[in-house]
Amino acid sequence: MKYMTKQSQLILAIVARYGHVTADEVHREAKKSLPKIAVGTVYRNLNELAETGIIKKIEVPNAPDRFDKTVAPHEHLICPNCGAVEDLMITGLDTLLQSAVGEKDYHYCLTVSAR
Amino acid sequence: MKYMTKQSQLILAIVARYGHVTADEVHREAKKSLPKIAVGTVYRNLNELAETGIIKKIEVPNAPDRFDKTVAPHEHLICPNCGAVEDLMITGLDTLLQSAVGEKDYHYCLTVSAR
DNA sequence: ATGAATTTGAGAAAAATTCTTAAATTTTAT
DNA sequence: ATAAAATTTAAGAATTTTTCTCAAATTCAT
Repeated sequence: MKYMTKQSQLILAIVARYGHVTADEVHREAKKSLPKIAVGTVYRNLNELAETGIIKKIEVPNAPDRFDKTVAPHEHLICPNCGAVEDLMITGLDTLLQSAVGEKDYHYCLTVSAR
Repeated sequence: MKYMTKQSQLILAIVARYGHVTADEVHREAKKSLPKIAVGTVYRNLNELAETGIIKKIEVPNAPDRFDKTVAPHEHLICPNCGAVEDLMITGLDTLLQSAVGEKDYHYCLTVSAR
């Protein structure tokens, strides 16, 4: 990503406004401003923004990925019925995983669902 | 699942023998014994066996689901390069999540990758 | 303003999984 | 043991989510 276009700016703005959005949701919202914007453009920009660390990619098991405006480490609580997503701060999780894995360089994905 | 057929028995045996297998791996292995077995049959049986609690479904982010012979609660350490899966016992995780979520009835999915 | 580099749109393609349906298999009741 | 009823299977179509391809358009640097 060498520069921001009106597409990437819009996509970033949408994630920043709503948070916890799927690529499809971003695409539908983006089309209101740029009716010809392509799905591929949305996916590419979301992933590039996530790689840059401007937004965060949330991997949701058995559901489309979501993209979050909050990049600081945190987990997500997902309602299995309506799909609503809520931030979850779990203090001590990192230390716990650290000692369990035994390595410094690890990555994890935790999602909790409750009704 | 009202009764076990030779297909479901074979599928269960394959999961029990290897563990951490994808539906595709089970299908390829099953075809050695039953060359005409269909992918749909493999998926349906794996999911039914998992619902019954005889095997366990492992949701892996950005990768096909896996099915495990170990049904007791445990996590998985996945190598991001070769994809190898290793069991991971994290004591205290349940208590930690319990208090973070605040509900008794929750479900979580945790996968750790490290190289 | 021009040329080189980058990004986009449109749609094809890929990957994983579910769904549909007629045929085959298994169980149950005779 | 046999026929009828219930369940499961095979085969492939369909769905969903995401990536890829590439010519055309846009953007940047000069």
